[in-house]
Amino acid sequence: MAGEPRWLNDEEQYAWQSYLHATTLLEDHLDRQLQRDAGMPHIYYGLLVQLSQAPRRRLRMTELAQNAKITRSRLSHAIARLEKNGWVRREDCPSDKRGQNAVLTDEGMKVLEESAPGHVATVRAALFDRLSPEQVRQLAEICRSVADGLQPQGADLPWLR
Amino acid sequence: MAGEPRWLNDEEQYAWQSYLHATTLLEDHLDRQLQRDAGMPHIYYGLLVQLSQAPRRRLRMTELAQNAKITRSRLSHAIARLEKNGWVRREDCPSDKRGQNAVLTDEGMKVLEESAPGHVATVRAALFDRLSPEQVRQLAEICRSVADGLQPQGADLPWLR
DNA sequence: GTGGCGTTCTTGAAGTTTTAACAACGAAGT
DNA sequence: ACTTCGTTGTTAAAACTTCAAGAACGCCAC
Repeated sequence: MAGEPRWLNDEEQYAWQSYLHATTLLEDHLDRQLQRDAGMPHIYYGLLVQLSQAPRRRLRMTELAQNAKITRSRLSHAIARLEKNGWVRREDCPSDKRGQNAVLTDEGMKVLEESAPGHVATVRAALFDRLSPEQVRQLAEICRSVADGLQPQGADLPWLR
Repeated sequence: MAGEPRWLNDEEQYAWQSYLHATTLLEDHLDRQLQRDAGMPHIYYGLLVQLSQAPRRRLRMTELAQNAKITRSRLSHAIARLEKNGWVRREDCPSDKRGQNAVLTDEGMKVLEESAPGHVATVRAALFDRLSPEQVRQLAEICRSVADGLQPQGADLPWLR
């Protein structure tokens, strides 16, 4: 990390500023929209989405955490909260006595179905409606490159950190 | 928000997934790097950067909050923490008795100078080194479009929310 | 100058995330 | 079976953010 630091040039600085600016605003925007319309922050909504797409609407805690890119600890707290809301319930894993499955309840599914259209509309209005199809492809490619460079390979936890 | 919901097509879904994936990983990555090397999360670091670039290394609370895109409440708490660390101090605003200036201390400046090279290197490694110059321009343009659509015009607070 | 209204900033409480530690189980060798 | 080590998920405490409320000041019409 030492040596002569290679600072960002003007173009890079501008891009970095714009990136921070846009991602912050978008995240806040989505959080507020979902908090208002679905009663939960964006990340919690994402957990319900993951569960809804999984076979039998259930996932092992670790797998769900991996998909959502959060720590197991954070997931534990999140599921506790969603359980209190009745959107999710826990279930012992038959094959591994250590394991827990998070299961999307019917009520959780209902909340998801009710809030999904509004959420998609918000994402569309904030992002896709403002970009050309070409830009959508560019964004995907850029994000894929970045994500590839940050993948799991840390020593401490297998997949994060 | 009603009517037939226009769902995301395959390309859009892929882009959205990639976006969430990449931004989450990058944010976590930067937070951890700065927490480790500078003893504060990314957003706090950004506050010090803002102050360091301001005339006389000081800014009104509201202005700083606007620049950093956070609420005044959040900033109040953040500055309280940075003040406890000795990186920042508060100062009454001469022209407006309601106002407060956040001032970057010498010690804060030192922390910034020490951690900046490592931070830039991290940003570079995670982002710019993985993108072509063309992609950097594309990213900036995309982010600018998105940010433009989310600007201040909410009713409640003038500039956020 | 006084009342009314908006702005500036702070505060306490509740909710969320991080960090470190831990209990319980699984896997594999001996 | 026993030991060792890795994995799974949770928890308590500290740190951070959000939310609602409020104190203090500026501005302006009257």
